[in-house]
Amino acid sequence: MARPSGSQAEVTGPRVRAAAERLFARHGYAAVSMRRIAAEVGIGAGALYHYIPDKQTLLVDLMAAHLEELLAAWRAADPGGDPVSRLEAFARFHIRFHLDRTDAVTVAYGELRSLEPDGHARIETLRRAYEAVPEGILTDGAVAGAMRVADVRLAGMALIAMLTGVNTWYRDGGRLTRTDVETIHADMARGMVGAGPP
Amino acid sequence: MARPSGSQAEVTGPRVRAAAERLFARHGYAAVSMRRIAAEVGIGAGALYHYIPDKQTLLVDLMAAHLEELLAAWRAADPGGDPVSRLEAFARFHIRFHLDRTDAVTVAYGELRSLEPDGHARIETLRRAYEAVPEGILTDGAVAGAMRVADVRLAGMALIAMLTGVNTWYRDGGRLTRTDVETIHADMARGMVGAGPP
DNA sequence: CTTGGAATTGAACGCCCGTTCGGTTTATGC
DNA sequence: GCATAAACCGAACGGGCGTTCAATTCCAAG
Repeated sequence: MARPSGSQAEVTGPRVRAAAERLFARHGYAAVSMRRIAAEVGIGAGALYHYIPDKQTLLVDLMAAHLEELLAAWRAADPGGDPVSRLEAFARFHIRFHLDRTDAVTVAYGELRSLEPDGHARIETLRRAYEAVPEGILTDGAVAGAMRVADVRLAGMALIAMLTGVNTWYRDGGRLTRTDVETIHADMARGMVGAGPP
Repeated sequence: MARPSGSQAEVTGPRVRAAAERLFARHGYAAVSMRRIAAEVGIGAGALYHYIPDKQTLLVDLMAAHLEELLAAWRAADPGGDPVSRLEAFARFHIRFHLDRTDAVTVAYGELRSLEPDGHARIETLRRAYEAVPEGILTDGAVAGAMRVADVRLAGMALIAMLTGVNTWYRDGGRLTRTDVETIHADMARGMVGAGPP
């Protein structure tokens, strides 16, 4: 019979994905065995297959879920308005979102080479959709004459790389708060595209 | 007896390291077997151990060699002089050097988590030494009043992240030449730190 | 041509891999 | 308390892993 809400599947499934995400981020997809994921959840390796079809699908689903959530979160956070303040909002949003999900980010950015062709195509499509966000902002800013952008695609990639780089060094409790980091990056982002200080 | 120059060891050793670097970059350290490296070189798996002590040492040596070469190359390329033109030189140097060694860069940046504690400490020291390069330039620029830098360490990390990001998307024969990419990034680097157009 | 060390093979070692599956436990709706 | 299906165990499958090692091939120096 169908289990009521609160069944084991509804709590163990997410625990499997959370454990896999943490372990993939820490050690890499290829270095993590199904037995180790299962041990983290407290079940046998065979029982994993009640929650996921196979290891590769688990990876693809983790990456896709992260990127879809990222896109949806920006759609909700996009303030619209003038391109320069949208650029600043994007920088702050990107840093905040990524610092809140370091494991998912590490997996989504670092395990592209572990994907088989089908999954790779699906994930690449989502990545391109997110890359289009800063490109749109920069195009608007250049057209409006508020930004000096030699190449929109290049500048968009440079912006994303700069912002995502925060994940490699930022640790809570360090010298700077998240808000400090957001503000400084928002300033640098404006400088990068020749939009003067606020 | 000692082999003369041109012996097998002097040509096969480098071939082993080159094959390992290429495979590690493409598939990741954990996903590449010693048998596959050996097959790439055209020898049996056992013969690898005449050139390297073990797989982990091979990885550490690849990463250390890359970072030491990077540091030496900057020492040779550093033009000195005023901080703003040094910043531009650094940006161009970083992009050129990294685009010339995409495999080594992928391994050196992406396999930190595959390192055991000893190797990790050695590699981290080299990374910190390179991170000190932009920090020094930015400190000089801020002191001289030629740059506006809210936090030297943060700005240095942001600069490196932006420049290294080129490796994720640039392909020869694309829309932009390497010189285009260098020039645009040098301009953005100046803008990031509030040093106006040239 | 002999010699001796470098270079290499190929089998073997013990271990872990992803995945499958028959059987058993668990817990709910009736 | 019984039926039932989800949840899970634990062994098994075929295969690949990093590494070792005795035996063999290779080849320049003497």
